[in-house]
Amino acid sequence: MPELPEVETVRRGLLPVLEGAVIARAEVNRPDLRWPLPERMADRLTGRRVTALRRRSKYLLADLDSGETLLVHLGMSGRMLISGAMLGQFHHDHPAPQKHDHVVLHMEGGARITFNDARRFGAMDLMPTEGAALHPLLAALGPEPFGNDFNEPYLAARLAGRRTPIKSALLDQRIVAGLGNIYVCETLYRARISPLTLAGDLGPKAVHALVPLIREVLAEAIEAGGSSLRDFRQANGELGYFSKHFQVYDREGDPCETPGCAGTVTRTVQSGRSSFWCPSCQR
DNA sequence: ATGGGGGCCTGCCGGC
DNA sequence: TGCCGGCAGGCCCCCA
Repeated sequence: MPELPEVETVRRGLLPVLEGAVIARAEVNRPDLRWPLPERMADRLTGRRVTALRRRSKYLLADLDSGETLLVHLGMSGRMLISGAMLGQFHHDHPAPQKHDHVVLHMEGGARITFNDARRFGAMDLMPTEGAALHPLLAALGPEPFGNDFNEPYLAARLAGRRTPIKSALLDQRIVAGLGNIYVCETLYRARISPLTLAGDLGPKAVHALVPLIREVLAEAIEAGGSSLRDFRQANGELGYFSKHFQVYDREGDPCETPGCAGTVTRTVQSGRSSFWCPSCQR
């Protein structure tokens, strides 16, 4: 599910329940996700107040009053389900426990946050808040797409000379952090760039177009997530709200939406991942 | 250094 | 109905 917009939506959904609140009890139902969970995780969470809930790329970072930070990655299928809390005018009752409820945070006041992850590609870790950015999973990440460090000269420099397709380059979290398969496909469609084009072969105009379009696509997806949060149809941040806006992703065989283009959305496998694109208007 | 492919897991969907 | 192959939004690791 989760690329940057989904993780940001989850963060915003969790904020009212988590930030400033105390973890009364942490329930850890298995020793590992993708990797072993940190030593004594339940003990290190119990009684701790969450002082801030941040996001870096696709990672959630919950700062605790113990001086540690809880890192959470949702992998492919991870979800954060909120229950036992008032969200707007709706109260979400506790559901029956589900298969793959791996970690449950029982908050003071009765709210619960349940981390459910069927495929278990997700991860959690605890580390000192000071220097959290040096965590092995975070240290090599490129700039945030909305940050000042992500700009046209930077991107041009990172793409120059690269013999990898632009599709792969934009999925490379060291170049820009937070994009996944969906939003790379959507961005390249809007930029009218073929996913097969080698990154180093892009002209200055193409590179020029990419920075604002990446931001535009991500901002629209966050806004769509935010609007469904306001409606409380998607308090858990599940995908679905933006999917109706996809112009190419998962739309193989559909007519291209570009006005005047008679092309058909095509699926091409690149390094094992599906690229959806219009061969007529993406060059 | 760089680029490509395998593998980790489970669930779902379509075809037979 | 059941079985099987293919597919899934991520990312680390190994190999050439």
